[in-house]
Amino acid sequence: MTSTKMSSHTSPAGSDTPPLPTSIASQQHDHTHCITSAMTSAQDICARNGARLTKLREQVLRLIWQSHKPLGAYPLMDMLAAESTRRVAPPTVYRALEFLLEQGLIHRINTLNAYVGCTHPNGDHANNFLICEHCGVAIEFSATALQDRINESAADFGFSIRSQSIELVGSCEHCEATDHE
Amino acid sequence: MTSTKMSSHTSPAGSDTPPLPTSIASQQHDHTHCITSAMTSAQDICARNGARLTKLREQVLRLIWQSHKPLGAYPLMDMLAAESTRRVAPPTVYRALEFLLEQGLIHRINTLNAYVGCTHPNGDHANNFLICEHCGVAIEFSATALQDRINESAADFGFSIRSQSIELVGSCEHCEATDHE
DNA sequence: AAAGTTTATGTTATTATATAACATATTTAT
DNA sequence: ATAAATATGTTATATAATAACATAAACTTT
Ligand SMILES: [Zn+2]
Ligand SMILES: [Zn+2]
Ligand SMILES: [Zn+2]
Ligand SMILES: [Zn+2]
Repeated sequence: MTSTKMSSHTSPAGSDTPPLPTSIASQQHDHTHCITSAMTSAQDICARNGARLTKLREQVLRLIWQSHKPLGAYPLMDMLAAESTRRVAPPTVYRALEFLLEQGLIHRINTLNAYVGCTHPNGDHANNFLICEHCGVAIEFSATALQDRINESAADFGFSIRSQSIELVGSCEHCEATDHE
Repeated sequence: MTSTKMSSHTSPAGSDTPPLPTSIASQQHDHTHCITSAMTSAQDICARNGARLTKLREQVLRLIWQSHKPLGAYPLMDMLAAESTRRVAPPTVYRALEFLLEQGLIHRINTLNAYVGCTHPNGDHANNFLICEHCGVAIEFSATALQDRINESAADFGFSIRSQSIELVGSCEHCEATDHE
């Protein structure tokens, strides 16, 4: 386990997502820490769940965690093929992805058909994302006030939610500041 | 056909989506009205935008409006092929879909790779959906309080939203009441 | 009305994403 | 060691979407 302290980045006001520094969007953070932290969490969670984090699954998770940009299954396949000598076929990667999704270690970004590491795999899985069109980064966030309104809307219709996907597409702080036109 | 009157379904408390009765999920409504209303709106909107609602595009819109269940591009293709004698290829349907999306007459449901008619094509396009896993119906809704929290969350991260996709998957009121196990 | 221009549709091929079905290997339990 | 369960390999196929180019229809200009 790496040091447990999650650094002192202040969370944006109103957000419930304290461990994730805003600056991941601007790449100004210790990403090595993101990776080691994610891998350690993964081991813990799988152990707790009696699930087997095999070599392949760990490798896939690590590759996904190479960045905060959601990674497609086929690019991921190529990366796997590049790392090992043997050929890698779609079912291999999709089964690993399925496992990681089940364990709550990754999320699928529906607007991109791509997969990204979960930044708070221990807590709740609100599955809310800010997706930057310019740099490709997906920032996971959760906010109680937002979730309350979501639940309220569903309740208004007598609808009972099993899973939710909130994807806000636009420009992150860094890319908005930078000239991207 | 059933009576034309839209009935006096009260909107759920807190919702901003008054014209759409909750009961569309339970099929207890005058769907013919949904269709004619959607087609008329489409003509108005296209006229206003100087866009051409061609025969093909109108046909596609009508087919999508056959129900409140999001319709995939390929099933739609088959329906088109069934209606005319000639063969219909993917680009034909995708171009029509693209046009209808641009005009705000339909929405794409990302979790289903499918398309559904917009139930309030004149107003804002919050693009929020309740999607029933059992009956397949997608209910579009908007709620100011929810949108405020969305905007707030984005603002907290300095993120500027260009488009958003909120898809809540679960069970609609009707299906929840019914035994579906 | 004729010619030119734009817009829409037809057509063929290909790319991108994901799963089915079955075989082999590895791990766990008996 | 044997059996059962789980994971991975392999081949083929399903599903979703786009690229590139040809034809047709609709508007514009003369
Ligand atoms: Zn990082
Ligand atoms: Zn960015
Ligand atoms: Zn209807
Ligand atoms: Zn239902």
